[in-house]
Amino acid sequence: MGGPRFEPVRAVRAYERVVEQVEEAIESGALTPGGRLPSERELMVQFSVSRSTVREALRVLQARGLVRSRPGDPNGAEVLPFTPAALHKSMTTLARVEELSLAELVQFRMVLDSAAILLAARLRTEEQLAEMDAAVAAMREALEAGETGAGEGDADAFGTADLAFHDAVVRASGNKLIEICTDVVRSIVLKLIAGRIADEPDREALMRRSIGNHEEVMAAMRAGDGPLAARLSRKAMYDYYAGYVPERERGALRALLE
Amino acid sequence: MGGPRFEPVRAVRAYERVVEQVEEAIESGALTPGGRLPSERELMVQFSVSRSTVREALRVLQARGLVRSRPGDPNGAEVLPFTPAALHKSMTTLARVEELSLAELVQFRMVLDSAAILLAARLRTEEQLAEMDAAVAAMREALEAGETGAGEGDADAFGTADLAFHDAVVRASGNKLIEICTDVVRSIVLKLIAGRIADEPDREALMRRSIGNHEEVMAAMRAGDGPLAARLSRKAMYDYYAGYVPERERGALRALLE
DNA sequence: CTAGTGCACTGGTCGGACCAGTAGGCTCTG
DNA sequence: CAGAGCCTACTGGTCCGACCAGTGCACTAG
Repeated sequence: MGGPRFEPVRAVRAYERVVEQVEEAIESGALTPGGRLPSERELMVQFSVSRSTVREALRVLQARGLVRSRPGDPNGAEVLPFTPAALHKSMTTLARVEELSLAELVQFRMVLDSAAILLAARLRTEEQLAEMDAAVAAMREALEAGETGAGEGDADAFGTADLAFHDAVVRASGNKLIEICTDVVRSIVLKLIAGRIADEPDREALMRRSIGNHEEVMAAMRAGDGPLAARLSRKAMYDYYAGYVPERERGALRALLE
Repeated sequence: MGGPRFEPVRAVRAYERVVEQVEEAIESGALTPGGRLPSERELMVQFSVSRSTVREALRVLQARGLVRSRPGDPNGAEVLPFTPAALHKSMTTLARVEELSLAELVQFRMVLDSAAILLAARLRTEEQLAEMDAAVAAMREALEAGETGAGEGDADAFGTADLAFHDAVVRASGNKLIEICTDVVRSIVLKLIAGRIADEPDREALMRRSIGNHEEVMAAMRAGDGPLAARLSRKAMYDYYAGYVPERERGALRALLE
């Protein structure tokens, strides 16, 4: 074990060092969202590299969602506020390449959502509670609008209201990581079942049941019974999505219901 | 609402279309991990764009973790098997830019880890159970090695064994998404407290307690009591990490213990 | 004072050039 | 004939210079 421990000298490319420096500036706060980078021609002077190198670095930064550049902009590239877009992207390719099953995604949502509800039951303010109530009410309205014959559009409104509910919950939980992850996974799940959701034979029954489940959750949350609310929310999500999951894999979902 | 609905024609850059095509080829399976892309000079012919454009596209693909290129390689860029590296990267910047608190990260781990244990209690094979036992045994060994005076290195061994335990659990849970996310968040947490972990006044007590907690979890898991095992695992993680979380934020962690 | 017009700049793309590396065929040697 | 070494034809990484279509701003003409 004696002697100096040499590190393998990986050839570090020029553009990587540019990326590192800019990244560091952003993460350290020296560059804040809305701020501008110097122009490419200015950057190539500052880093004393060619414009190609600068551009490759900018492409990487852009792929990571840190900056955006627009042609003709007299200012340089814009530093973006963080968006989960990059996270979303990599999770989506994960879902497609690594054969993430729908069951796994729904399971993940059951876990995160119920955790959010458990936390929200503790930490929610009255205002946030009212927000959730309003969302459930909007779901009910969407259902009734569909029943009276409008037919189309109600599903959209229902989905929007449902989203508003879960969004309010997850914000009340106070955990941004849960917020972002549920958001990402949710949209992936929706995209996966997008085709089949329209074919649902009795969508109204599904909606009615979902509303009932949400109301139960709200009651438990109002009573401050977090664990109950969390359990109910898992059941709610199971009821809503289990139909899209192959029977063979539903067992793994039911394991979360006990 | 009449008339054709025109979409805004966003100027799509040449390199983006190259990225799209290659991405599509990978996700559709036309290009499989280990496979090679044509050389940059060949690509510029096939796409009829300049090499700069090809290279910018390759940089984006590389940033997304889909390909890797090595100078001098007579074959073109290599198509990589999916790794959560890109996910890891974006979550790390999320943690740094979005000011994710340590409390939020630990909370997230408590949620995911306990869910994994809940699932593993149901789905684990005997082999996986043995793997977990072995990991706990290794933790005990590391502790004893430290006690007998070696002093250094035991912490490393302990951490490795702990990692092996959680890895076995998470694999037994059968949910790759949970596996990847716990892995990512775990490493971020460790990096955040890396400096302080060495200053721990009574690390041995912490390790002893952690082992006890793990043994309790194992007992519950062996008995098939998933909910109990999950609850115990949350407590274990709380015990281990709460010390690094400011008191003010520990309440949010304790909300998961009930 | 306003409306219109240039102009100076931006990013996007192209083509060509050079370099340091690699891999595999080649030759030369034993 | 087998093996060790060189050689060449590639590779990706970097640089340079050029052109284009846009954008914003200052300036000018009305």
